[in-house]
Amino acid sequence: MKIDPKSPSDLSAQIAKAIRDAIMSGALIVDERLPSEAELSEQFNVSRPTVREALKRLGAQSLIRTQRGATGGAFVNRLRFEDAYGQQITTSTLLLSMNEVSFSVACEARYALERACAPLAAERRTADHLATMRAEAHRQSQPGLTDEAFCASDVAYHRALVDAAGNPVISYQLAGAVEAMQPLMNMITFTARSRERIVDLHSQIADALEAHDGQMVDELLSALAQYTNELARSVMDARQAARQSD
Amino acid sequence: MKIDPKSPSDLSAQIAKAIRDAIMSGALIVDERLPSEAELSEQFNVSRPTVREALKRLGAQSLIRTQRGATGGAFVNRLRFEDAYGQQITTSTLLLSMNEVSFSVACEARYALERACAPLAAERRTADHLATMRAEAHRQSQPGLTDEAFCASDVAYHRALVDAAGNPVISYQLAGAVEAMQPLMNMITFTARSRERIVDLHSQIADALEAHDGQMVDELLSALAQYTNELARSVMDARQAARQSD
DNA sequence: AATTTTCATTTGTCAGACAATTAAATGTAT
DNA sequence: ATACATTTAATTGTCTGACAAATGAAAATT
Repeated sequence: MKIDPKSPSDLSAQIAKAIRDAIMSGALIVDERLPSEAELSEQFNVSRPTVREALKRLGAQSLIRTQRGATGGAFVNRLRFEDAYGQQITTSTLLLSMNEVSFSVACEARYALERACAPLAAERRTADHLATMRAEAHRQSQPGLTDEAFCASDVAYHRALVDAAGNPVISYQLAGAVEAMQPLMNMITFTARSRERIVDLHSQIADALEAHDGQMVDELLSALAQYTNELARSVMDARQAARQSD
Repeated sequence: MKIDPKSPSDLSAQIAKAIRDAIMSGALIVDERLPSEAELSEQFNVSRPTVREALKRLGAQSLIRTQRGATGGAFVNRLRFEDAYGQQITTSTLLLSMNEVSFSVACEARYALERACAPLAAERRTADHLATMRAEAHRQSQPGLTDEAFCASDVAYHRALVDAAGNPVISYQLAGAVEAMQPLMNMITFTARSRERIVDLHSQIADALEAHDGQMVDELLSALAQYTNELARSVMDARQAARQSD
């Protein structure tokens, strides 16, 4: 692990990169202890605060964890799917909000990817998945529910659907696509009628999954995608009209 | 923005979280300048190195950028898809390698998600996408190519396919799934015959895209997924046998 | 042998300093 | 007055040295 002594003004980034590369190449393995901060600062010929900044960078990516005390130090972290979910969701959410991604583009992505789960989910869904989906659908049919709670339940429903595919890699990749939609969905006002329609589709999807009918799940998801898009468009149009009449 | 003064021993993480929350809630907007490190250390009642550690954490997630000089400081960064790709790929790759995700599970995820792009890509592919895919397929047919270069070209081919769907959110989400497969693919030895078969499928997929035949693309991807899986299995079996005969 | 105490190691935090960079303010000459 | 050079102030980048807090291991005590 070496850093370029010629280019200054980014030492902690260079050190972080060197260690990150070592982890990714397998030179440092899971649970292996890094040298202490004092040793690292000697090796890289920089001060301890600089080393610490580098370690914090790696910690922010969950690549290492630190522990105080005599046998403490920085250890290569086993990156778990649960750890990665959070970062994935944060990044996806910010990407959508900062790049003015339209509702329709985000919606298209979400449902396209979700439909990819349909055949697998129809094959592998367990009673647990069905129970979660049915419970969320029932919650969504409660009259007093706020729009925000409705959206949160919608996300929980769809995550159960994705998890039903029984592939952790798919679950991870789609966590971002599903969760990042929530802020966009929150901009929609759901009328009683539109909720009824959505809950109906949710129930039908659960039925189709129970019957192991992947084709039907796919069609229902397609219908749900279309309906969601229409709903968003009508809300946007109404707002546009209201703005112009001001 | 407040931090809990009672719980010590994670001040920089708490400060990073406070600022991150402010960005995600919209309290800090893109390109807005944060207070200087000196001001932040006063506000949070911590030392400047602690503030700096917090800022480095945020920098590692591309949430802020810093600039030196009189009008410098830390600014809320507009998170771009290109910035997010790198992190996404790093995280996905490590997730697969550290959690002993089998080739078949990763492969299933990749092709399931990729097939979700088929109808969109068939509809929207441009001449550029087709040209890239054909160029990579041609490169893959060169006899002298190393296995690693073959895999790299395979990744480039599939990224072009994904990009052809014309949805940046999909491209982002799938970057991880596609790129993270590369280390796993690199474990496979591609014979001349298997390369021929793969290149043939790649060419046929390009043809189907050109003809706007989404159904055909889907079927070809399915065939490619199955073939890749068989190939990996035969390699694994051969290694297993060789190991037992030692 | 079990328990308590001491100790060494390591991370977490702080204070203060100087270097490097950068843009604005100031001064100077044409 | 304008163009150019100089100074200045603000800010991040880095270093040094120090102490606090946590923690496991070793030593001492019962």
